[in-house]
Amino acid sequence: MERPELPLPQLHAFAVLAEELHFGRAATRLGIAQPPLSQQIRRLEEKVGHALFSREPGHVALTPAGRELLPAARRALSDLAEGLAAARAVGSGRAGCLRIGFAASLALTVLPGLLHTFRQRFPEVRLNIHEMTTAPQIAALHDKTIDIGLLREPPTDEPGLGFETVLSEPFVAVLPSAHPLAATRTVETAQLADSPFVLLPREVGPGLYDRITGLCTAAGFTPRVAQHAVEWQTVCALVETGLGVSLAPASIRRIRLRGVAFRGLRPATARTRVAVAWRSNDPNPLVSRLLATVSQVPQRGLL
Amino acid sequence: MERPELPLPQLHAFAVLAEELHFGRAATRLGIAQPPLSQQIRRLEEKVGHALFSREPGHVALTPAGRELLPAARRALSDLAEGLAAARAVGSGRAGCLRIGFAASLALTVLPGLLHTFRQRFPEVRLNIHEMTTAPQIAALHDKTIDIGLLREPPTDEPGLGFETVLSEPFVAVLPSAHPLAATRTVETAQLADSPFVLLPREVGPGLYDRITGLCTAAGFTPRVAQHAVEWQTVCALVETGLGVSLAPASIRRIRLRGVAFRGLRPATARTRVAVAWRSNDPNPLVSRLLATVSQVPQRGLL
DNA sequence: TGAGCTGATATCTCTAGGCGTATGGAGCGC
DNA sequence: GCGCTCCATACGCCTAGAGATATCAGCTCA
Repeated sequence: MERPELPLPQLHAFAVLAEELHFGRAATRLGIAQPPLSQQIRRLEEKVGHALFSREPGHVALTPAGRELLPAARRALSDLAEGLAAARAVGSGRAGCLRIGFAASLALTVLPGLLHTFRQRFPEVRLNIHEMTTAPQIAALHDKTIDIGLLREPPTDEPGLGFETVLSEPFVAVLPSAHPLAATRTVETAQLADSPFVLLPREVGPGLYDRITGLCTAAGFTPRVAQHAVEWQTVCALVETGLGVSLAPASIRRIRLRGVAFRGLRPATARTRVAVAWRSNDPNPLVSRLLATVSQVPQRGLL
Repeated sequence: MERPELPLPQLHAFAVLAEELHFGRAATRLGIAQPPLSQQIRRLEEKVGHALFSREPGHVALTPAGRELLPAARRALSDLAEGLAAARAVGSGRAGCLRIGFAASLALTVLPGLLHTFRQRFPEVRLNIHEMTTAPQIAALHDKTIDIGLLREPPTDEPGLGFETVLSEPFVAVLPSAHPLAATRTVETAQLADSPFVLLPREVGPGLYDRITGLCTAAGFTPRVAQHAVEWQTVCALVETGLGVSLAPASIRRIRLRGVAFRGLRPATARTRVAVAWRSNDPNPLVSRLLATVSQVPQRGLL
């Protein structure tokens, strides 16, 4: 890339004069007197090395060289004007792109309302959403693959990231319809001590995993994990086949399967937190706007 | 069109830094010291109103706003560089476009050699050729529809235009094969006194028309015009049908029709001139180059 | 022939900005 | 802790160029 030879103000004057083909009128449009315009054009012609306009008395016209330069000048000017406007829009947070990671179980609860409200407020902002579990979200935030995370059971101390609780929801027991406890309205955690468990593997969300096993420990038993599955959808399907039972955030009641029953869990104080996460030093104004939107939109949990 | 807000040198620095993502290296590539580069970027950022680069220690990266501005800046810079190069090429006469009018009868004689030679010398020049008779060429030169004319019997005094004889060629008699004179090797003009004539209308080429009727007058008769036709091709076709005879520049021997005979004309001093014509004040360097080419390429007439 | 329009020239002012050197300050590795 | 890298800041110099006013020159038209 060589250094630019032609100053933009001169090219602007050139473009306007090329439209008016009249020094006086062009100068007026540019908001300057006529002699300075003559100078601008002359300077530009000197730099190009050839006349750009032919000045016959009473008639200004583009030379072939001028005709060649004009489209380039126009494009450059409009490109820059548009680019500047776009950069300002993005810089001010009016437009741009925000990459959001979210836990699958939120696709039916907090996410839709959030997206809807944010899109209404900032229609020019493009939202790229990516389903991912907690641990990958943390990693993606660190290497800037996403800008916002919506995750369960945020780690208590993750340097460089900020968290804020969006929603706290109770746990439910996930049972096969045929399970004896499915007949009751609520389930005591301890009553699950003898059933095999279907859980998400610890790696995809250590916080939630530890939270669930913690509930069991608190109830006096260690859960026996019969099977792991990476999605709640799959967990429910496995429960339906009678492979075991599970404990899950109440949100997954939205997953409707005929052979699966969701029952309230006691103690009712057992709750799981959903949090929004971001890089604490992220200068992107869209991030703070999304955080503001999150805290303004009331999040209603299930149960 | 608003006045440009961003100076090009700063945009250039911006583009280079966006490639290097390193102030020191970018400054080196720009051939300046590092502090000035920091200034350029800062000034640009002030004008845009937002940071374009994020400077974390040991790591320079584009902000979203910078990413938005970059493609526009690149396009503007390359557009201008290309536009400038093109304008210079055209201005210096290395490239461009030349519109040439030519008499149909020259399509098979002077035109091909001229085009060939010129194209070899200036391969970047586009030649637009338009078949037209003498009078329209004069008009087209005046209103700049063409830049060069190749015509027969140039007017002796046409203000604003320059002419130079390219070729002087004899006349031939155009006869139906069945015509008694077709049996002889050459024809005396006076021998055609009793034959009806097929000629081009005077309007399309008054010079040539007057030249032909002048030959007849000199031979002691006024030609009786049985039919006009606007193209030599048609004239020959009409002669072939026996409608009459004609006098034409020797070039049209190239038109081969079975029923038509071309015979040399006496007096042999009767010749017609082909000239190149141009606007005498045309600043287009291509015009003078074409004129130079014309005078350097030896033009060989027929007979 | 004189008025009016159009563009070029001359001259002056002023400032934005491009570049340099010198220096400061934050991280990072030894 | 020391030095190194990397970027920012401060200050000074100097030129390009954008703007103004005043004036001139060529053409047209009444």
